[in-house]
Amino acid sequence: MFSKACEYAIRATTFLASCAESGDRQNLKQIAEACDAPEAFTAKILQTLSKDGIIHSIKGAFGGYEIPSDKLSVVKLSDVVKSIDGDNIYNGCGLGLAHCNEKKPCPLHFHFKSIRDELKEMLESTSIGDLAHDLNKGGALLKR
Amino acid sequence: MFSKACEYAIRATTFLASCAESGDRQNLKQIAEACDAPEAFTAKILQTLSKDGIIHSIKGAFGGYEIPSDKLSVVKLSDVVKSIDGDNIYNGCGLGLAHCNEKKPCPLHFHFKSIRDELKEMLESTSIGDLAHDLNKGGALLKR
DNA sequence: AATTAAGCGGATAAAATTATCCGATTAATT
DNA sequence: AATTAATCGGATAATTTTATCCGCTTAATT
Repeated sequence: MFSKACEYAIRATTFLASCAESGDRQNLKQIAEACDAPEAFTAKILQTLSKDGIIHSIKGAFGGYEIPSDKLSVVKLSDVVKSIDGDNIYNGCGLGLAHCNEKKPCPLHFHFKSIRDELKEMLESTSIGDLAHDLNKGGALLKR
Repeated sequence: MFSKACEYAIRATTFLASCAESGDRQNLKQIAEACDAPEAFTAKILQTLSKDGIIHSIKGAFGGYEIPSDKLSVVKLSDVVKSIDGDNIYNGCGLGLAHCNEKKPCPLHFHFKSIRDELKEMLESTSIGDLAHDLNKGGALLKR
């Protein structure tokens, strides 16, 4: 479904979002640990997310990463996915055809349509704050 | 969504299924051409599909690949996908967590549930005959 | 000002996926 | 029996994805 990088990105963003209310900044090591993700690779992903304005990075001693709490309901899952994997998952053709559309559909097109639409709708309506809430409230996990 | 190999596999299987009624056998070159897929790579994929009993291969001169027409409604899209990509797309966790389940869900779990279920249902209920039908009837394409 | 704890960016490495090549085998035709 | 048109299977190559390393910069503390 998503690339490994994107899975890590969603985990990291969710973790940071869950820390946003209490306002504690997390550094790379803490994030990688919390997300069960390789540290160096996570660093690269966080850089991308930071460039795309999804998370905020603070350099220097006692730096790290944060998400301003006013962004929790603004930033959607689709923004995270798009930043790392692009929008192909929910906009592209299931068979990888470049010119597949309603007029000239691939054989899978209409079978896939409602799934793709539901996926897109879910990604675009679920905020990172929603995920953080799931993590804090329910028994939701980011590891193993 | 699917790997490139799996996309090619679905295209090839759909093409062969569309030839099943008229009963004409297709060789590697014809299949690769019809599916806009690299020939040598397609060969490997066809071997896998053949081993898994999804298509039938005939060696020697005037050999090629076929799908017995009585299999058209029996073989499902899920069989093709499982043969090449495994069942992770519709059975695995969206965040790649090994132990994610209803009791210990990842933050995405319940947001994803209906999508995964619908995807699974679609793959398991759509036969390769259905796809072949779409290809023959509608303006459905396998290329570009 | 020096030290220290961070992220940044570029280079590199490892692993997986995608792709090609080619000799061996198979089977139909001549 | 020889030729030819195919798949099969193993080796290898190219590309992409995943992952690591390290020197540089940034900024807080001492």
